[in-house]
Amino acid sequence: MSDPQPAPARRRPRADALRNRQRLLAEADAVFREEGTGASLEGVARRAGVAIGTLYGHFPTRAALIAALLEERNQALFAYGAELAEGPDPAAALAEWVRAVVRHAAAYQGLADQLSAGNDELNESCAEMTALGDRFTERARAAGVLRGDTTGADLFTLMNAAAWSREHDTPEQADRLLDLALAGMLTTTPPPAAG
Amino acid sequence: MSDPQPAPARRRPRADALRNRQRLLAEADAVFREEGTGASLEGVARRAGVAIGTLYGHFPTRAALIAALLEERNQALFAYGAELAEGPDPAAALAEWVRAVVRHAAAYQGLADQLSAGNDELNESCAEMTALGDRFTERARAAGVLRGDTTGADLFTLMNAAAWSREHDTPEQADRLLDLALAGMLTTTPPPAAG
DNA sequence: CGCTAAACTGAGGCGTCCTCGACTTCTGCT
DNA sequence: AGCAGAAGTCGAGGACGCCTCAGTTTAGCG
Repeated sequence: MSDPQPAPARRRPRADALRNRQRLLAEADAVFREEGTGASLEGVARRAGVAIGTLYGHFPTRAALIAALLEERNQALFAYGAELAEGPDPAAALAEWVRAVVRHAAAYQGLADQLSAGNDELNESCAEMTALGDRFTERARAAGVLRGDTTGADLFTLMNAAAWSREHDTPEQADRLLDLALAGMLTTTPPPAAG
Repeated sequence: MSDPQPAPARRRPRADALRNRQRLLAEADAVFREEGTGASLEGVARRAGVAIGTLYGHFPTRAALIAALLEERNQALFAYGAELAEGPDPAAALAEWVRAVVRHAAAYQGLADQLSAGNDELNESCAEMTALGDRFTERARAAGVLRGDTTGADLFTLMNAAAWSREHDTPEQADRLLDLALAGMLTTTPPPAAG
C-alpha cells in the first residue's frame, strides 16, 4: 500500500502560470463581490487579460475557483474560530462564531447556494466548518446553555440560511433572523447586536 | 381621473390562446418541480408543443410565469391562513402558518430566490403574505406569547430562509431551523414536530 | 364568407459555458 | 548560449439558453 514514489522529478511551477493564477484570483474576487458567484467566467478571464481556456486550465469548474478564493479567507476565519472556542463564555462564543461566519459568507452573493450545493471542491471547507461547529455546541451543552440536541450541522444550516437571507433581504432582517434562532438555541440569550 | 372608458368592445379571448396558456402552465409546473425555477423556458415551450414566442406572448418574463403558477396555489394557502388566524391558540396558529407556507414554497427549487428577488410580478403575493403575517404576529403579541418586536416581515424572512434551506439541505434540517427560530420567537414554545 | 385583430411561429442575434488542437514560452540541462 | 520538451496559453467553435420581431396563421364576429 506504500507509494513506490515514481519520483516524477517535479519541475518548479512556471512563473507565468503563477502570475496568471494570481491575476485570475484577484479579478474573480472583485467580480464575485460586484456581481455574485454567478458572474460570467469569460468576463473574469477578460478582466484578467487572459484567454478563457487559461481560466479553465487553472480552475476546471466554478466551484474550484470559489474554493481557491475561499481557502485563504478560511484560514483566518478558522483561526478566529479556534480562538473563540477557548473563550470563557460558551454561549457568547457560539453566537459570535455564527455571526462571524455569516459575515464572512456574505462576501459574495450566491456563495450560500454554492456552499450548500454539495460541490466536492467545497466540501473540505464545509466539513471543517461543521467540525468546528460541533466543538462550539459541545462546549455550550456541557455548560448547560444549549437547547437539547442542537449540533454543528444545525449551526451550519443556520449560517447558510442567514447568509442567504443577508443576500436577499436587508442585512438587518438577516440579523433579526439570526437573533431569533440563537435565542431559540441558547437558554441564556446572548446580548442582541442592537442596544 | 375617471376612466373615459374607450369601450374597446372586447372580443372573447381566443380558444387556442386559452388552451396554450393552460398547456404552458401545466408543463411549467411539471418542469419547475423537476428542475427548479431556473429550468429552460425553451424546454417548457417544447414540452407544451408550442413555439418559444408563444410562451413569451403569454408570460413576458420568468417571474410572470411563476406568478401565474403561484396564483391558484396561493388562493388555497391564504384561505388556510385566514382560517388559522381565527383559531384559539395564537402561538400554535403562527407556527402552523409558517410551516404551511414553507411547505408550499418548497414546491419548486429556487422559488425562495425568486420570491425575495423583488420581482414586480411576485410582489403582490409577497405583500399579501406579509400582511397576513402581521395579523398572526399581532394576535400573538396581544396574547403575550411573542417576543418583543417580531413583525410579519420577520416571519417572511424566516419563511424564505427555511424554504431555501429545505431546497438545499434536507427537509429535516430545515425543520430544525424552523423549530429553533420559532422557539426564539414564541415565549410559549410550540410542540415540536418530532416527539 | 370575408375581414381583422389576436395569436402563433421560428429564425436569428447575443451571451455564456466548456472543450480541444494548435501554438507559444518557460525550465532544466548540457 | 542553445536546445528539447513539458507546461502553459490561446481562441475558435459547438451547444445551449434568452429574448425579439417580421411574417404567417387562425378564431371570432358581422
